[in-house]
Amino acid sequence: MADDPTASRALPVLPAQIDLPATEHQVLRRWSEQKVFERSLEQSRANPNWVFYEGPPTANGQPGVHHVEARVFKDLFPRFKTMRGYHVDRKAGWDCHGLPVEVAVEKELGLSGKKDIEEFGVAEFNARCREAVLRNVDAFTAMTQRMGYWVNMDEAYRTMDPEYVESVWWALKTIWDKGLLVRDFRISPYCPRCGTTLSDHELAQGYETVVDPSVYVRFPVTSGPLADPERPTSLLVWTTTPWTLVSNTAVAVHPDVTYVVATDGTERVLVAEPLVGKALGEGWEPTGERFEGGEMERWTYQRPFELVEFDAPAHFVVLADYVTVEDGTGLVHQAPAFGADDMAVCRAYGLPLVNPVRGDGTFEPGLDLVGGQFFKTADAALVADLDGRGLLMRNQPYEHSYPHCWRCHTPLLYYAVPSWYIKTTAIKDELLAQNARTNWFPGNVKEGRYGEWLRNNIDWALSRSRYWGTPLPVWTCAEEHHTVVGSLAELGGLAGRDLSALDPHRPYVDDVAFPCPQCGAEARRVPEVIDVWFDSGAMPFAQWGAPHRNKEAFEANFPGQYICEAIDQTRGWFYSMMAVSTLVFGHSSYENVVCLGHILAEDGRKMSKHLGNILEPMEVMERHGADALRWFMAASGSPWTPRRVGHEALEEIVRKVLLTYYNTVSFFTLYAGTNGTWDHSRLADAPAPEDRPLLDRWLLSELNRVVKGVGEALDRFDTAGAGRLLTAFVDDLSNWYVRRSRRRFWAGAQTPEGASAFATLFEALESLTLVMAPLVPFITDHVWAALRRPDAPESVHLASWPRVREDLIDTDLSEQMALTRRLVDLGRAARVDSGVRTRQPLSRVLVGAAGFDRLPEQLRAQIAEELNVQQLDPLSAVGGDLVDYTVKPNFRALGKRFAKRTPLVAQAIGAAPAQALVEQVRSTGWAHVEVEGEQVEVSAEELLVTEQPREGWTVAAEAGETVALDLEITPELQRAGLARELIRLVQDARKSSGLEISDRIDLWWSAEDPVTAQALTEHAATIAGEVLARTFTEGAPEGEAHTVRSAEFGVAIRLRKSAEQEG
RNA sequence: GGGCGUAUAGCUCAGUCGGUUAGAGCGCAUCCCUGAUAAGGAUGAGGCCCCAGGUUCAAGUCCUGGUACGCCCA
Repeated sequence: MADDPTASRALPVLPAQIDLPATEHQVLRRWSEQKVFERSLEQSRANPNWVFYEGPPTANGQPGVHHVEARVFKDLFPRFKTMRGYHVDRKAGWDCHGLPVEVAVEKELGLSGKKDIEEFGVAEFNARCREAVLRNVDAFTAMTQRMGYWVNMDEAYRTMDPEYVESVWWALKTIWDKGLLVRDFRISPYCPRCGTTLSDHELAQGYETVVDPSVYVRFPVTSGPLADPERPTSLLVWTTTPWTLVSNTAVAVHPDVTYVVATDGTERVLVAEPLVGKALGEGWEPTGERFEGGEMERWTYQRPFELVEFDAPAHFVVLADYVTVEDGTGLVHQAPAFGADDMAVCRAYGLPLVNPVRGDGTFEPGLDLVGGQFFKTADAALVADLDGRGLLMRNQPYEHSYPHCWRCHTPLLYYAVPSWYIKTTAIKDELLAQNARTNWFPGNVKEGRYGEWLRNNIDWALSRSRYWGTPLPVWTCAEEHHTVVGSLAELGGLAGRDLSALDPHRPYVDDVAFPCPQCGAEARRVPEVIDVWFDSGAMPFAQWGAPHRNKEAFEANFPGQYICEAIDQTRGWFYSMMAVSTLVFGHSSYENVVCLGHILAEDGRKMSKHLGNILEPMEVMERHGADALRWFMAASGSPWTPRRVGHEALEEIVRKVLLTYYNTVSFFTLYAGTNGTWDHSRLADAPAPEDRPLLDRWLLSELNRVVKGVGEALDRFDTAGAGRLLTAFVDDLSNWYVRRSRRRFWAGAQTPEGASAFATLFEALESLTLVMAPLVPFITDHVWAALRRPDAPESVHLASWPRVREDLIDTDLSEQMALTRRLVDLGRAARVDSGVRTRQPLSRVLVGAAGFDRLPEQLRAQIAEELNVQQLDPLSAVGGDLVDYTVKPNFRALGKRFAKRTPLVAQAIGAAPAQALVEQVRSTGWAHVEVEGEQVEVSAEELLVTEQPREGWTVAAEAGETVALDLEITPELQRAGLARELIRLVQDARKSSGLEISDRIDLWWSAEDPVTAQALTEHAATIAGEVLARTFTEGAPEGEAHTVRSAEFGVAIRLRKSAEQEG
């Protein structure tokens, strides 16, 4: 359809029924045919950038609904910001490297462990990994498109691409140049038979219950207050790994635990006070000598074995917070080569790392006692030796669960493996400062989970002894001179040949050697690859291949304004993004970060194949529609907390939100095409908003409040708040505005009352569609295509956020309409109580409510119409003696003024005669009550007055508001009620005989019941008007006619489509 | 073991600045309305606001401790 701004355009009529998933497919086709995403980027190109970074998923498996969650938020805010006048580029990405990929390929190939992989061939293995990681990209792409996530997949970055790897190398070189990339030891679970470290996930698979010796060993104290040769005292140390005693380096105590000397009369040992009984048993008494752990720091002791050399001072007491008094003696033997805690503690004291165990698990051959023995086998000789020298106090078998290799069941070693670290502890303060500048949603993550993590920051263990990853770009010669390489060009320069086409992965990069720039000896690459989190943390520049390529694009898009992932990424991507950029550029790469809770299955458990409770996203979207799923993710419950998703929740969204909205639109288009068509040109002739009926002004007021509120909520990433506003407005619109305005729409757009209603509803639907568009882009665009003005953009996603008309927001009117609706509710409740159906008109209703006297006539008329009563009066008009009052204290108001005396004043109000209080307040605005012998004035606002008529009325009351119905039905009222019944009878007949809404009919009636006959005669004009009858005749027609009979009303009615249809 | 979060009706969830009668939807029951609706409305049953202390005139709401569950880390 051509965009001729001067053309008026008849609106298509949207059918009442809609197949949402099918409609979404139409919309998707239109987006693709009309290149709507591309155009939205194109037309905003001159606008300021709002930079979004896509956290790359590993496409190593099928996408699940949890992927939809983050992707909804990744789509919603870019759409919103685009409508708000920003340019939001959206570059997709894939995380390609890493152990999960390797593990999956190992499984596929039937390989088990690094030896197998190397025999299979690293080149082929990595080729399989590359292929495996792309295998599910299609499934991700299909899901991404189906859910309406607009992101540029064609130019997606991939962490395995050479340009990406080169950017990562550049970053590592930059960090190396700052002196923050260092080689050190890392304690890892290690299988000596397989000669490999194990990942945490492998570790978890291999725990076995074993019986080990557990020994209590004496370490005689050699300095400090207990170092008395006359009265020797020993530290009593407990361990289940006697073989580590060979390299004992220190003994750790907890600084805040009390340690006591105990004796059995012959010797003295030091243990933690709470463990005296458990560790020593019967016959031991404390001597009364007590020390805080903190006092014992640096006391020296005689180490248990003198088998290995120490090149630095060692063997003294150190302090460590991780020491517990649950087991053992509260004094913990430290062997830093065999425990991560031990290493951290010993490091802090500058202690050396001594490791006599070789990679195959045997002690170095030259050692006395244990030389050449397998580490666990050596336990026996070591324990016997301790016993022989009188150092062993106790040896008892100890059953516990110990990690074993999941492949070969060899007991694992925690083992110091050479490893590369980034000294993030050196930039900890800078990271904390960057975090202080970052906006977290929800806010508590900033100082809570994430802030805690930063405050406990440890150095980043960067290297992995694996195959499929970004190779660590460090080349080393025999002299251990390290050369860090920042690009393939640089590598080519060093190697003296063109390497620009080199695959920078293993094994190819491993084949490149060059003369060490420092000594000229051959330098070869270290074998390690790097942690995949560094890959993805480098995406702000690496996605562009910067700084080697696209430097301008990178700089124009750095730092980012917005990232969003689930909560598990606090230690993952959220950290690596902040850390990498802070290391390289000195500041973080993002300003706002949205942190989502996890999606759970309907049973409240994690979705897993194993439990069979998986919801497959494509199936869900084909059943309920992507919009329903998107709405759920954005607006159901709180996105920050874990949520359960299931079909019921989605069905409810479809019914309550999407269909209610859609049906309102359908209603509008139906009447816009009926009774003289409506088109956009009529908007110009409609009365100005301030001249429209109160109902219209109320809707426009609510609309502008919602437009404003939704914009503000989305500005603070509060999708749930936006959703609540929208749900409430859709309900108001459909179930109050349209309901109360139906007659004006029936009347048609060309009537004065219709003109205002059509314009108001159009304006509301137009703005509503715009503000709902980021959340539910499909149905809104479908609606937009039907409703849009001739000069409006083709797609709602090419349109701008609506301007808020503050001048139309009328809070008084909102309150008055709220009162109106509460009174209608009360009236309906009273109707139900009375058993008199709403179709039966009543003569009078009495209302007692604060603010009723100021309620405009138009709103009173709404109440009267809705309740089908002829007259509405204030209860006070009935006269004091017919009405009972109850007066309750309004604590909220009283509390402000009376504070501690509030309960006394409240009590006084309750005790005072209600009628007198009400009379005082009504005449003077104040009432007096007596509190502790003192006169106290209370205002009208401080009292909640409830009025009740005494008798003869049906009453409903709540929170101080009362509605009373006069149930007397006069013969006139009865006939008016009958007329309503007959109208409904005819309408049913029209519907069942298949007439169109606007068809005119001829009608004949015959009544046996004289009252019915009188009603038909008396109300003939009204009935005929309501049912569009051109003729209204007593008797029977000639020829065919549709007939209905009612025994209840004693009437037969015949009708048929009139020959003349107009007028 | 540590950090963080969550706990409100049978279910899914709201509950603002602390205000005394804690709400909505779903489901159930009984009605009503219907010339847009796959709808809508009313009424009813259904609550140890996880537990125990504390602050306060007043606590679902704030504080402390605990329990259960979840996530992350050891």
